[in-house]
This record gives sequence, C-alpha cells and structure tokens, in this order.
Amino acid sequence: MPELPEVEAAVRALRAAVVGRTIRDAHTRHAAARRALPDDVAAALTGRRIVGVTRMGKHQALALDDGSTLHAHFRMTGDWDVGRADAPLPPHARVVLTFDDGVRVALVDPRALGGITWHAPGQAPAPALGPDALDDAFDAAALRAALRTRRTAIKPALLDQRVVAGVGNIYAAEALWVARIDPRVAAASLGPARAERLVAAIRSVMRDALETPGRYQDGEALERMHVYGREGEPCTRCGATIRRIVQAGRSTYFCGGCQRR
DNA sequence: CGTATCCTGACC
DNA sequence: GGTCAGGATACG
Repeated sequence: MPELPEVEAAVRALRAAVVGRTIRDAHTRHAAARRALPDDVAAALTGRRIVGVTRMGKHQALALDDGSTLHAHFRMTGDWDVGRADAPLPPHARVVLTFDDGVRVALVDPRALGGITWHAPGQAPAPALGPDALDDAFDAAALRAALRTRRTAIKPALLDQRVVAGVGNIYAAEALWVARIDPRVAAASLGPARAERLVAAIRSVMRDALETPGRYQDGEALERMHVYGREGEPCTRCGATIRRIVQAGRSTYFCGGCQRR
C-alpha cells in the first residue's frame, strides 16, 4: 500500500508497539521472505531488544540493542499487523515477530515483494536516498540540482528515490496536478518557479494524506484523488478530460487542460 | 530510455 | 485466459 504517508503511519504504530520490547521469536512464512531473512538469521534475533524505529523515505529501520538493524520495506502491498500473539495470524503474514510482552507484529504482504533484512552494525541498511519529501532539506534548489542532469520526464524522475525519498506513483501524479505541471515535461527543464510549486505540492499532498486516516486503496481515499485512477473523468479544476499514459512502464494520470508543458 | 523480473490477487 | 497493480532493480 505504501508511499511516504502510509509508511509513516505504519512506523508510528510499530514504534508504539515494539520500542523497548525484546524479541522472543522471529520467523518467516514464505520462500521470498526467507531468502531475505534466512532462518538462522531470524533465529539469532531472539533476545534482541528494539531500541528505535525510524523511516527514511519508504524504508523502515528497526534499531536493535546490539547495534544491528532490521530493515523493512513494504514495496507494493506490505503492511504491519500488530496484535496479540494468541490471536489468529492474518492472511499473507510473511514475517512474524513475537515480543516478550505478548505483542506480535507480522509483515503482511500478499504479493511478497517486500521484506525484512538484517544488517550488522555499521552496514548501511538502505540504499542511497535523496532527501525525504517531508524534510526541510528537500527544497526547490535541491530538487533542481537533482534533476539537472536527468534526461527523463519529470514524473518518472519523481519516482526515483535518489531525487526525493518517499514519493510513489499515486502521489507523484497528484502533486504534479496540484503544481499544474505536465508529467511529460523534461525533468532538467524545470525552472525555479515550477520547482518551488512542485516542492510545495509534494509536501501538501503528503501532509494531507498523513492527516487522513485510512489507506489509499480504500474507496474513501481514492475519492480524494484528483487525477489518479480517474481516466476519462472531468478535471475538478478545469473540466478537461483526465488522461492516462504510460511512462517508464507505469501509469500516469494527468489533466491535459491545466497541467502545462 | 525501455523491458523483464520478483510475487499474488483482483478484475475483465 | 489476459491485464493490471501503490515498488525497485538489473540489464540492453
């Protein structure tokens, strides 16, 4: 499910449930999850205490008391299920962590593209990322600097986590609509004024989503979208028809009327 | 840039 | 049966 706002909500729930708790059992329930977290590595987690949970873009890091890190990524369909250890396990639970106080956290991930990996102290858990979309370091100057050498269109560039961390396919489309920028515009051609508008739009789209409970696959969340999933519908701003194109293999929705090249 | 790949489920 | 899906990476 996750772009930055959904991951942030998941991190907050996880943090409240597990910081200060000690792992009593860790195991995987799917071949892909086991490749990422082999059985012996999972077994060695017993006795480790979680000392902190942080988010970097869409990545999550669970700091352990021995200086090592559990790195979690939801990819397309991951989410945490937090509950009691004696409750029935939800469908598609791929990794299960049980804690000393009876709390159980499961990585629920129907497509099993996400996962948890373990990293020894000093090993970087996440790949190099650009500034987090909600970080003050993400401003118009930083965005333009990151885009200057790109030869791609702005929309696929926004999905590159080295440009800005946390933006995904849905909110990239929504932010470009808010900023009135055509997703096909060359990334490197973005001027100062449009970069400013785009940064502000990304922030506001992320903040709005963060403040709204629920997930964006819910009908209620999709109703708030201005362009995503709305091919053929009239633009709420100018009335022109929302279009769908494919960029870098992914759907892009935009309004051909008020999003300018 | 495009394509394929990792997976499963929903939908046509 | 085929297509598509919120992500990311590897390769041509």
